[in-house]
Amino acid sequence: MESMNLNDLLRNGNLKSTRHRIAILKILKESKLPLSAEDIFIRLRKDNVVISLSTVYRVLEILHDKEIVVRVSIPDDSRAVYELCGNEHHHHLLCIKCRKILPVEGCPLEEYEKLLEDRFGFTVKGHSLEVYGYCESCAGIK
Amino acid sequence: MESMNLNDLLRNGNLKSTRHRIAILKILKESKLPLSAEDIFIRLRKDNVVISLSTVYRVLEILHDKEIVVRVSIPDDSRAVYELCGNEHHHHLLCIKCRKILPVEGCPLEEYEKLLEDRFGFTVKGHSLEVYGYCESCAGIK
DNA sequence: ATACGTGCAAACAATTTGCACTAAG
DNA sequence: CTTAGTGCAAATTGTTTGCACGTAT
Repeated sequence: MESMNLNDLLRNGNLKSTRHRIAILKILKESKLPLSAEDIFIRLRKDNVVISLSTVYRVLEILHDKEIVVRVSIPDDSRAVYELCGNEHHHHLLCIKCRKILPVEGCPLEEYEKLLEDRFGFTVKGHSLEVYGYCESCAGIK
Repeated sequence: MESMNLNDLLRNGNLKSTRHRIAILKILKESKLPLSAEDIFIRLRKDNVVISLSTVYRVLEILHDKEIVVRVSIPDDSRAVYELCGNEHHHHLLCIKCRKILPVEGCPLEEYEKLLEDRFGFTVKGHSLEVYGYCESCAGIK
C-alpha cells in the first residue's frame, strides 16, 4: 500500500489509468501543500499537459470517492483543496494574515476519537482539523 | 458577556440594532445546530419575518467580522453554516450516511494548541474540527 | 440629519452537467 | 468492441454587489 505507484492506485480503485489522471496524481504527490482544482490545472498547463478544467474537477471527485485523495476545506476560503491520502496524515496551520499554510505532521486526536466511539457509539472514519492564527513572521505585526 | 442580550451583542460591535438582525440572532441562539444562510432565511419566513436572502448573507458576514458568530464548514457540503459564539465552544460529529449533525461539548485541543505555539511560534486564534463517520443508528447498516 | 441597513436584480466564482467524441481495457 | 474518460459550452449553486430607498441613532 505504501509502496504503491500511481498506476496501481488507480487500478486499485477500478479506474482506468489515463495520462491525465497520472499527471494529476503526480502533481499532488509532489506538492507539500493542498491544491485546488485550479492550482492543479495551472500546474498541468506549465507541464504542457492539455486538459480541461472540468476534467480536473471530475478526476478529483472520483479520486475523492475512491478515497485516494482527501478534500480539505480552508476556513474562509470558498475553494476546495486536495491532498493525496498517501502523503501521511497531518494537519495545517493557517496564517490569518499572510494566508500561508504550514503543514504539521502528527495528529492529536487518536484518544479523542476513541472516546467518541465509546461515549456516543459513533464510528469515526476521519476528521478535519485546521488551526488558524498568526504565523511566526506575522505574529509581531498583527 | 455571558449574560449579554442580543441588543447588547450588536451594540457591542457598533452595529445598529435592527429587527432583522435581532431575528437572525434569536434563531441562531435557539438552534442547537449550525445553520446556513438559507436555513435561517426559511425559518425567518416561517416566523413571518419578511427579509431578503442577501440581507441574511450580509448580516451573517458582519456578525462574523465582529466575531459574534462562527462560520463552520461541514466536509463535503458547499454551504457555509453559522453558530452563535456565545453558545459555548464545542465540536460536531457528522454522519456520512444520514448526514445528521451531533454537537459534542468540550474540546480536545487545548494542549495541542500550546504545543503549536511553543514549537512553531504560531499564535493560535482558533481552529475548526469536525469528526465524521457513522452515527449509532447508521453504524449497523453502513 | 447622517450614516448605516435593506431589497431587488444582476454579477460572480466555484463547481457540475449534457452531449458528442476519444481512448483504455 | 465496449465501457469509461474527456472537452467544450452551458447550467447550477452558493454568495456578493450596485444602487435606490428606508430606518436607527
